[in-house]
Amino acid sequence: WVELEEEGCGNEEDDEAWAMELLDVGAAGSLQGVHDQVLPTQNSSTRVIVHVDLDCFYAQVEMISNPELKDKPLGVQQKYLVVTCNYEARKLGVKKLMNVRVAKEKCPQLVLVNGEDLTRYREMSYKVTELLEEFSPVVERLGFDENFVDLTEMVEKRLQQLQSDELSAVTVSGHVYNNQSINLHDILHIRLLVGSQIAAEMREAMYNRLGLTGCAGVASNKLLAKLVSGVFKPNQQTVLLPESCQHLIRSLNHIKEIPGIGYKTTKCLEALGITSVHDLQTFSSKILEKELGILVAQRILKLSFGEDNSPVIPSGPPQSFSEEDSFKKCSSEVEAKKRIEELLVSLLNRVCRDGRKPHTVKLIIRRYSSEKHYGRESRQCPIPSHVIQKLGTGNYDVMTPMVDILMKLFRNMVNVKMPFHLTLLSVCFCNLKALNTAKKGPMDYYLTPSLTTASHSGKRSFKMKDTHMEDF
DNA sequence: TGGGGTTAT
DNA sequence: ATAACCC
Repeated sequence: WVELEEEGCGNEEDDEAWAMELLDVGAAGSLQGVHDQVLPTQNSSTRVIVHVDLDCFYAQVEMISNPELKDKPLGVQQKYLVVTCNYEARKLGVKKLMNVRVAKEKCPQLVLVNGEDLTRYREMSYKVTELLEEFSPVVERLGFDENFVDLTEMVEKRLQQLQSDELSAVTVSGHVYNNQSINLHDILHIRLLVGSQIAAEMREAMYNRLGLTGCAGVASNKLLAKLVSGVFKPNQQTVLLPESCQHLIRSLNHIKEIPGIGYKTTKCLEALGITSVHDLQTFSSKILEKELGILVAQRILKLSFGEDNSPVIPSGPPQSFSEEDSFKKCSSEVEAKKRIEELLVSLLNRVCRDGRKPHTVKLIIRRYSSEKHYGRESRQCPIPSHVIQKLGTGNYDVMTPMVDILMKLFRNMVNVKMPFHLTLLSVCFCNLKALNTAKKGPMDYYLTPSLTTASHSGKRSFKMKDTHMEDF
C-alpha cells in the first residue's frame, strides 16, 4: 500500500482502480510473481470482508479472570467512569461511559472492577488478532476489540474445492440482513454465504480457545461489514447481501453513526442542515467539497451510499506504545516527575517485551482549562542511541537518562516558574525499529528510511523536526 | 468522559 | 506538533 501511495498517478479514480488491480494480483498469488504476469484477476472488485466485534470486551476479560463475576452486573471503571459493562448490567440500565455515581444510583448492586491498567485487555486483544490471522493474514485492528479480515481469497479457495453440484447446497451461517432471500444462482450471494461460514468458524475458535464471545458482520466492504455486525447484538452474526445495502445505510438515524464521520465533520454537516443519511446522499457535492475539502467530501459522500473501497490493511505489530494517567490536579514539577516515572516503568517493560526499539519519545500533557475540547500539547525528541542500546538489555538504569529527557521536554512545554495546572500526563514511545539500524558506516545514509524516502518521494519526509536536546 | 490507538496535514 | 478519526 505504501507503494501505491507513492507511485499512484495522482488522479483519485485512476489510483483506486489501479490499487484494486494491484491488490488483486497480490491476493491471487505470490507477491514475487507480480513482475512475471500482471493480469487482472476475475472478480476484480468484489471482496468478502468480515468485521469481528467482541461483546463488552473489558467486562468479558474480567469475568474470565474472576468467574464469580459472571452472573452479576459488572462494570469496568476508569477514574469516575464506567467505561463498559456486561449485559447483566445493561439490562439494569447501566450504559457505556456512564458516571459511576449515576450508574450506582441506577443499579446499586453493580459490581465495579478497576480497568485503568490495560495490560490484560491488550494481551487478550492481540490473542484475538493472532487467532484471526490464522484464517487469513490480512487482519486490521480497530481499537482493542474489533478486527477486519479480508476473506476474499479464502472464499475463492473454498469455492474451488466445491463441485458444481455442491454450489446449490451452500448455506448461510447466522442471520441474513433484512431477511433477504438468498439466490444460490448468484455468485455474489454464494461468496458471502461462504464468508458467513468462515465468520462462524472464527467465532467458534474465539470461544473454544479464548473463551470470548462476539459479533461478526460479513459484507463486500469494511463500512458495510462493520455496520451489519451490530445488527444482532450479543454473540450473533449477520451477512449483508448486496440488494439490501441501501436499506442498511438508510436504517441509520443520523450521519454521525457512519464510521468515518466524526465529531468535527458532524458539526460541520449539521451547520449545512445535513442530519440524515439521505440528506447527505442528495447534497450538492460541490458545496460539500468547498466546506470540507475535496478529499473528505468525496470520501464521506461515498460512505453515505455504502461505498468504501479502503483496503483491509494488516495492522502488524503496534506503531507506538503509550501510557497515560489523568487526575484532578498536578501543579508541581516534583509531582509531575513522579507521575512520569510511573508511566515510564510500565512503558519500559512493554517495550522490553516487544523486542523492537523505539527511536522517539514523546510527552503529552493536558492543561486544566475552562472549556477547551481537545487541549493536548506534546513535545517529542529522538532517543539518544546509547540509551536505545540499553533499552531491552535488562539494564534498568535506562530510567535515569529517560527521565532526564522527559523532564526537559516537560520544561519545554510548561513554564515551571509560573503556576500551572495539569490534568493529564502521557508518555509515548514511537518510531519503532526492528533492530539497531543505527550502525555506523557509509551505507547508513541510504538505509535510513526518513532520508531515503524523503529524498525522492516527499510523502514520508518529516515536515516538523523533533526537538533536539541541544536546543535547550 | 478514559486509556488507549491510527493516519493526514 | 497538531488535528482528525477509531475503539
